[in-house]
Amino acid sequence: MNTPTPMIRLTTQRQIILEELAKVKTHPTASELYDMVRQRLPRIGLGTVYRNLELMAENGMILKIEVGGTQKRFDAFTDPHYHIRCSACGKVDDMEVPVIDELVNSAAQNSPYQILGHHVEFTGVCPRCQKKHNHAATTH
Amino acid sequence: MNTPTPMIRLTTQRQIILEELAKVKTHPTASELYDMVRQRLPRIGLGTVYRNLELMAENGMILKIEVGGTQKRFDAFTDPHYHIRCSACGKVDDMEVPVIDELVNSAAQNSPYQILGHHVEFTGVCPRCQKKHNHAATTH
DNA sequence: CTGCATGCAAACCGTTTGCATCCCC
DNA sequence: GGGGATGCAAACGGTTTGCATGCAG
Repeated sequence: MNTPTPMIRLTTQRQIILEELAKVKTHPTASELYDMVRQRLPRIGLGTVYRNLELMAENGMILKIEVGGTQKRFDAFTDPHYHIRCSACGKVDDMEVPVIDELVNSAAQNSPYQILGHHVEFTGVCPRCQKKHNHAATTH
Repeated sequence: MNTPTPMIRLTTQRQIILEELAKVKTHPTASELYDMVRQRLPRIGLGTVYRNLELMAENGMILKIEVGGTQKRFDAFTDPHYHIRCSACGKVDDMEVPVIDELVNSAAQNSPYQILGHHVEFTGVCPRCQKKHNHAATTH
């Protein structure tokens, strides 16, 4: 009924953005990605990166993660999954928790909205920041 | 063990911000709230609103909703609950779905993070925008 | 009287956009 | 040759911050 993926031309820039994004598991922000891509395409513009990330997200080629924090993040791993963000350093990791269809079903029944999707974001402290914090606590 | 609520002084500005926020169920943004508060405190500064919202969120007096979309939204109803955002108009509503503790438990066991909390954000189309869209679809 | 809180305005940061040029079909 | 894609830079919108003043304790 609806066509989720209109299909877009794969320009050099798009290809390289995609490749660089796929290389990492860190859910980079647009400007982090910009830095990565610039090592291979020094003249690429930041606007191009933004435009193409947006486009590729619309086409389901990548995932746009709009979670807490100020910046959007992107993920080349498009299977549905959840995320966790470190409240101390802002790092975002994948969350190894089964996606719960029950949530969506329950939502669909209890809401007048037409449900399109859902996302779960956990917040917590990453191992690295836990260490820092413990150290600080026992030190002061 | 940890003190979640340091406690802050309740100035006139803070009180009125809190009251105005409690009045509505719309999860207003900072500047929407600014407009509301300004009707009672015409000389209040936007910075004051931001500063105090941030402060009150830290103290658990209100809920800061950092979901998709660009702006943060705030909620005087602090009991844990989920939200749904209309992908067409950006409106945010409470979601009448039971909070799933199982999610947090499962997360705690499968992640090296120290889990602090979680939030579920559904996306969908609100009834109002559904109407608009249907109308547009049958019209064009 | 002392310090936190405020109003105001400027700065900031991430993102978007207008436009001239470029390149692919 | 034409239309979309790009690079560049300026604009934008939301948020934060520096600073002088005000006010409560």
